[in-house]
Amino acid sequence: MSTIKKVAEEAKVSVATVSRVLNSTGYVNEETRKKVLKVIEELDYKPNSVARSLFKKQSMTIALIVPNITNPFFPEVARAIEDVLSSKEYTLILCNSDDNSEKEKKYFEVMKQKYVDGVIVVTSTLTPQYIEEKGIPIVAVDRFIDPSIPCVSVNNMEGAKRAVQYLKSTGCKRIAHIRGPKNITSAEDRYLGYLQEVESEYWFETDYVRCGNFNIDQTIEVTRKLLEENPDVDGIFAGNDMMAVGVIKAAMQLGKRIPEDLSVIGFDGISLCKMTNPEITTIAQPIYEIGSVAAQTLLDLIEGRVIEKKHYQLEVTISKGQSTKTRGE
Amino acid sequence: MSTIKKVAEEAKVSVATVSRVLNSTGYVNEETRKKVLKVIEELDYKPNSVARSLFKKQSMTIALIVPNITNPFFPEVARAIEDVLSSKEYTLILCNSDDNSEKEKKYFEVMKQKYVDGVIVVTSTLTPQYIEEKGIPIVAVDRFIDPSIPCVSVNNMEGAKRAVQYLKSTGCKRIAHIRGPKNITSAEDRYLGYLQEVESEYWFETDYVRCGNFNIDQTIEVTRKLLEENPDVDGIFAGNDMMAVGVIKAAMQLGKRIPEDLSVIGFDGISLCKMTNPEITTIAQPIYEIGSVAAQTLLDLIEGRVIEKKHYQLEVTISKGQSTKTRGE
DNA sequence: ATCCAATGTGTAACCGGTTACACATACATT
DNA sequence: AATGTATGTGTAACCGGTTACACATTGGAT
Repeated sequence: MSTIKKVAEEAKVSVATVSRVLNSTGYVNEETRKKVLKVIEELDYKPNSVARSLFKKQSMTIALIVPNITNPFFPEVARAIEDVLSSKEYTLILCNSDDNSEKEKKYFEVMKQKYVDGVIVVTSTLTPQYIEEKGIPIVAVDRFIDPSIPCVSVNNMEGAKRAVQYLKSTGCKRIAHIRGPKNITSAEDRYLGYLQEVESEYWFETDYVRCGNFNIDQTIEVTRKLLEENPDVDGIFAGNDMMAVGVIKAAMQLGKRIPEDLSVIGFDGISLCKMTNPEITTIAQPIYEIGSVAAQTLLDLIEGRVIEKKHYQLEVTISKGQSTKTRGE
Repeated sequence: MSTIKKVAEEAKVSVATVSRVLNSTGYVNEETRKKVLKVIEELDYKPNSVARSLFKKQSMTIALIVPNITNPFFPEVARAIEDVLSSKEYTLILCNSDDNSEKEKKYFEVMKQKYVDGVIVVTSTLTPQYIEEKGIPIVAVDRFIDPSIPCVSVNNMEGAKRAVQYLKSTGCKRIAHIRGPKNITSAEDRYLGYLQEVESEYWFETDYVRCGNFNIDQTIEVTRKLLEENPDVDGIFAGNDMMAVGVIKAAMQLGKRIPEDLSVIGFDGISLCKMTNPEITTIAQPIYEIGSVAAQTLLDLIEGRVIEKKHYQLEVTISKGQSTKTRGE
């Protein structure tokens, strides 16, 4: 591989001049510039990023820490982030934390040692103190951490309310909720939104809320129990789209028709929704946009621009499938 | 951030000694070692990876280039790779190529400049010459490039034959194939496998093969046309699971019942299969294993171990869902 | 007593860039 | 003619590690 030194020799100038040509900094005579450029071309010289990073203390790299890239919500976020980054000559490092605090911290450590310029993270366990202390620019996605940390998400509570309102508008009389894990802020907010919409209804019982994790089999089980114990439930708001699949499967196992006997609405708007039968009605997040706004915000932070907002709450939209249907009285 | 120099001063030794302690190389007196370790602890010193990389010309980083992480096959591969890497203190860079040769080359260029130690790639466009020339250890996944380049995949032809055999065994009499893009080796192999199984059948017509890409809407369209023109087709082998979803949707649009009127089998075994209704019967690849074997092979290559095989062909298994069903005569 | 190997440590070059600073020249201003 | 500013280029320090090599000491073998 050719180095800046070889280029300098070949072009009969100093390395400083070559560096100036490369970075368009300082003064360089037009003649000299051309000569250097020609030599660079001839030697197919590409500057070494590592050497540059060492001096500049920055690597043109950012890390994305997600619980599990296998969860279909995250690939789309990752794709959006990578699109923004690659257009700005940045590179993306992918980390799977399994929602494990130790792993998250390990990654932070490693990233710091690698002069990673910033981190986009989906976490329920990291504290603002820890993050502050690391001193790396950071943006949270999907799950809120602390007012001091920029976050890109949707208004989960509002979205949940919309979901319940929609079920009501289609004629559902008794609406249950299979919620996500307690320690996850977005799941909590969705639950709170659901609660606001139903708690003053005469039919509401706390037994209508069941807790699942984001795993399908467990959701099936929980839902079966719910439906067996409450056969008059005619609408279910699932904590997310994967859980909606579980809910639908459970209902089918019990011989319920969807949407005739039971309406199901999910949350997230992952592409899975359009692949199932029936297609799932869902509160769709602008997932790609979440990723790209997060990436853009992080770059703003890194490059020292002022960011307009600390907390972006993007708009959800309702995406109607066949898992819900307007029912007559 | 503390540096090796600060540690050296504090411990009243030279940086060389600190380095020896860090890397367990050369001779270090036990007393000295303890003192250095103590200072490292006190200062919470973490060696700078970038500086080390510059000298060692390696970054403990590998890149994964996939067409699009949004395609559900790849997150699982990525996850497996990352699991292997992180257990060996390596880090994963994620790149989306969109099957675009220019983007792939751009990534290779950047990775080289970053001293990335190796690349795992899913590509249809890169030539062995180009790869050879870059001089970076590389492993291909899913799509074969050249005998000279290690590749981890399944035997697509064999798998396709199994798919068709299975459809036959359930009583299908006229089996069509919605194949994937022509330039993709795995799609081509699956097509060839299909062909071997059907070409000598009295009922076979070349019209039973239609070309889709891996996009759902297009698959629906192509399948509708196929079924309209050939109403007696009673089994379809789809090029992959996503396309199987499209096939099922198309069939349903035409009022066909699955599996009663039409059996459908996919290929890949992505988790989507278990989420649809009916669940999709598919030739399941050991996706996670593909990723982990690829990662392990790449590390072997990087760390100079001899690799046993250039071409790993892992075993497929048939995963039975409800999209196929044994039919009476 | 002599020699050699094993042990222990420090100095300085090196990896490949960036940039502060020094220095030289050209040209405009007073 | 003297001064100041813009232009152009090179030298060398620096980023934070690793390691070749030099040198010193110790202890066992001959």
